[in-house]
Amino acid sequence: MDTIDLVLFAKAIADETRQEIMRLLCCNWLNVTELAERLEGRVKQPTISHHLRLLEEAGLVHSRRDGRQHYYTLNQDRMTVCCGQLMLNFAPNHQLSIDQTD
Amino acid sequence: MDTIDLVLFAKAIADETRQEIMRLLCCNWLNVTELAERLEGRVKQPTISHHLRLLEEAGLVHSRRDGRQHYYTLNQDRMTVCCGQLMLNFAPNHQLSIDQTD
DNA sequence: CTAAAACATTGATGATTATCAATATATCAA
DNA sequence: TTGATATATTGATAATCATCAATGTTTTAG
Repeated sequence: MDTIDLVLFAKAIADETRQEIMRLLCCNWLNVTELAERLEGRVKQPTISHHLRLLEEAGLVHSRRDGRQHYYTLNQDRMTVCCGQLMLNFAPNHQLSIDQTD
Repeated sequence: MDTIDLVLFAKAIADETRQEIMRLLCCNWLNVTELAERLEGRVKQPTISHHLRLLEEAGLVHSRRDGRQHYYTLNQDRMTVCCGQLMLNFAPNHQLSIDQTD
């Protein structure tokens, strides 16, 4: 049971652009160029790389290299664990359970 | 179904001091002076008021006035709803359920 | 009404952070 | 090897934010 830094987690998701990136990476593997396309030029490549690094440091993305492109996807397990920990800390009067049916 | 601003939520909890305040207010009603005592002078009163305001704007605390003291407590329902929304957005492959047994 | 207590608000300051242009690095194609 | 492509890193800048001293506001006690 490695203990989770909930401040690090919260800071990682506390940005509009990062949440947009997280939505794009949810259930999808995308590389940086593809992310830039979906963000329609509103966010430049270095900024995207920067956000990906923060997300990675918080353990919120998996990454994989294929040739010269780096693919990223959201780490849903990590999200689940962090949300669960948030609940344990700040909503202990609620019983939270995660049904793993697949 | 009022839609939830998950960036606002994340920003509200993305600070060490605020999470400490949230822990103190979890299952407890405390006023500002009592909070200052438990924080052992590491955080001054105006700073505490500032954090309480941010938490209030995110709907994360209930407040009540008793004479000249203002009491606050963590809004666990709001925490639960926000965590649930986080899961729906960013961990849709997990089934999350909240058992209300009381 | 006055003084004190509890809290909020204001204004200033330093720290953190988001963003991008420029540049570096790594990989592939020819 | 050379040029091109994909991404990371660096350095600078502007914006956001945490903090506190000073002050304002509200309420209670006398």
